[in-house]
Amino acid sequence: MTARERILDAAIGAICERGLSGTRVADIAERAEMSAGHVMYYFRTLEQILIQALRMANERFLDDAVREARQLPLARQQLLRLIELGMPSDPSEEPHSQWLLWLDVWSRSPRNPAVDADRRRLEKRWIDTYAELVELGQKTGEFSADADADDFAIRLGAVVDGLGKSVVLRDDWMTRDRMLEICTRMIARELGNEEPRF
Amino acid sequence: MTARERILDAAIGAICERGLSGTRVADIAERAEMSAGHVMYYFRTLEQILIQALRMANERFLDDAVREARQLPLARQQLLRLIELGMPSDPSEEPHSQWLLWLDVWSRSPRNPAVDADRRRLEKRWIDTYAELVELGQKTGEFSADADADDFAIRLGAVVDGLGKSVVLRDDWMTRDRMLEICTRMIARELGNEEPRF
Amino acid sequence: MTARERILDAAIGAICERGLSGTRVADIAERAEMSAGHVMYYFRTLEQILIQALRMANERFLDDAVREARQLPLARQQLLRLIELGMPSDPSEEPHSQWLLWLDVWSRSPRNPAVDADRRRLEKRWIDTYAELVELGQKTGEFSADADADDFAIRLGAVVDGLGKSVVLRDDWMTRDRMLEICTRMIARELGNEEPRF
Amino acid sequence: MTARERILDAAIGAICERGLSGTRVADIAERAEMSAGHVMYYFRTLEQILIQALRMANERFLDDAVREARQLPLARQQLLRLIELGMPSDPSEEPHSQWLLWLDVWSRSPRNPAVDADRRRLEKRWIDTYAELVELGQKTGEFSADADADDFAIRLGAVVDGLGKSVVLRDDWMTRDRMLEICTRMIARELGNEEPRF
DNA sequence: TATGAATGAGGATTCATTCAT
DNA sequence: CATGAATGAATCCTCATTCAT
Repeated sequence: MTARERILDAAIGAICERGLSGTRVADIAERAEMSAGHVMYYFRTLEQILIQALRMANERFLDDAVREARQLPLARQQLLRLIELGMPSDPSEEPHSQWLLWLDVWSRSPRNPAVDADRRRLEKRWIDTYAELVELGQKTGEFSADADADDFAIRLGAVVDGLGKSVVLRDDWMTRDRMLEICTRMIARELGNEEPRF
Repeated sequence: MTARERILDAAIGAICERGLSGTRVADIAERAEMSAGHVMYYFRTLEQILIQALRMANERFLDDAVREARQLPLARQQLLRLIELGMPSDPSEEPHSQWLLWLDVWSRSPRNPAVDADRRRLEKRWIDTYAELVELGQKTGEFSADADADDFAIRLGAVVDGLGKSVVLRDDWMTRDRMLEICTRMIARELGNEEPRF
Repeated sequence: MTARERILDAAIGAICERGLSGTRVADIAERAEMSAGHVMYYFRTLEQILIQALRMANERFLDDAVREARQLPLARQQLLRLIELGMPSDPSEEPHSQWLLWLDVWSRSPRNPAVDADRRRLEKRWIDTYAELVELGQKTGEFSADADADDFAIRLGAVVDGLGKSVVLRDDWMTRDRMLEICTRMIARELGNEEPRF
Repeated sequence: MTARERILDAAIGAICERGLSGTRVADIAERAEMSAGHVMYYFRTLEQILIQALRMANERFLDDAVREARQLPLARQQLLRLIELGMPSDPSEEPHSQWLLWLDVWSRSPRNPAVDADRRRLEKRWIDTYAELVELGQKTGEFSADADADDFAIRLGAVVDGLGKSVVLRDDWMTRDRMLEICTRMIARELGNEEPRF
């Protein structure tokens, strides 16, 4: 692992723990086990580190999720697995869910074009991936051909965001399990419950 | 208007423009047209100003929305009006939508118990208000009696959050109109499309 | 009691509790039960309040002590009573001994000519009063005529200061009783133990 | 000399000139010829700097004095030399005597436990050193065996404090020479004037 | 007199960033 | 590469003092 990667990894850890605006160069340096001066040797500014770290973490996360989901045989399974992977990790277990990054990204987006551009590209990819899987399922006959894949994907993305926010913030009216159930029912209701053709 | 109120109003304006973590005492003072020293004469810390400003703005907003929605005759109309009022204002018009505050509140919640407590209380109020209107509609016969009002309200809240975030961030795949249409269809699908009994 | 006196009294209380450099206008105002603005109406600057308060408290204290001591019949008794009154009050009882004021006066004297002038005048008065009582005792035959009254008084003042500092700071090697005993022995040793002539 | 030491040295100089409560970070930085930011790079708070500076200066001073006094052959000489070194430097010569630090320490002790603890430890060391030298002199026969070494040491400490305060504040009734003479007479009177046995 | 709003100067502290070594 | 010293700007917060009412 290169030094740059170690720094970006460290930055993600720091952001999850301290928040985007609470993360200092010294926090990153400490986690990367190097001096703050050395951290600045690899990046021009702290902002650059944060932006690149967010991008790296979020893209890597999506890549991994897609790769894992693709291994399942059925489109419905793939879609559900992708949703499940895109949900916040169980708040009762880990110290900090990477999902918290999204909250920081959202709040920083309005005033930071670089963050906003990354966010759009990434959210677009999530939505597109949802849509692809819907279309795949429609081809295999798992899903109803009536549904508008893009429209469904956009709405699914919004639901995942809205519910995920509640889960990661530990609202007592929402849990990870309930979130998954809601998404599952949404798929069943809108895409149909048919068996695959083969 | 008292000086305290002027400060809190100024703080809201500053937060909308500069973000929660980018708002300084001097920004608030400038907008309130007083010295920074005078701002601190009324509040102990900047954090206190920000917390109280967020609380005031969000509660006042909900109060106003509820009051306005209640003036409509039918439960369905009231519910739709409440949703509409709770959506981000049209991004093409105003300088900054107050909806941006929510993004800041969400991102600060995980590390700030006071903000989190206010957020929970307020989101709970939105959800409860949705549920009350659903129950009202069920009583009047506008809405199907089959629906679980609380469950619906919770899911509606999540959808509004997920879509609202996309609207306020001006994602090109989501608009205010489309958001409203999605919510309208959700109501129609889940609560039924019946006429009121009287 | 005039408002000015109330302020000076309040200032003394504040200084004893918070120290000279820790006393703010607001502290004085609070104790005097008036607004800070009103306090400043009577005095030009905070420094003036502090200087005058120190002067008033210390002079009043000496006046009272002298008046009380003078009521005793014998010079030796008067001298001892004066010393006793000039000692710190018992640290186990009161919240704050006025003796603490001396420590503040001493530390401020090197850089504040006004405080220093007051201090000199007052310490001179203590010493002169000691000397007068010694001379009185010499006239009455209570004290040995050999002693140099002025020299004794100066040394007595230094001993009282050195011991008093230790008592008021609650050093475990010095107590109020022990201090009094040391002074008593000093008088006996240096001024003799004779009976008065009459 | 390390940067930390330079800062502490600079702090002592600043305190002697401006007083404990009048010493600001900028004063220390200026004397240490570095930026205020750099001063804070080595210490967490200004208070820490001041406390450590006072401790360092006072302990170093006592160590040096003891070391120098020990080089004299007779206990009486050692004791007198220690007293002489512990007196304020001649006010007519130097810009500021380090003795002024004691006045600040005394006045801050009642409200600052850290300063108070250091003060107690150090004053105890002075007293104990006096007592050791008295006992040494008693062993060698220079001093009368009747004297209570500890009691004498405590009283000597108080006399040195009381007189030293007057000297450093340049009272016109006390001088460095007179102070030394008074201490010398106290030793002669209470510890006897005998010749050493050998 | 009496209040409290209002100011502005000042001071501690933090921290990104630079740079000599 | 790597460190850590060094800086200076930024920012919160305090508080004496003034002044309109």
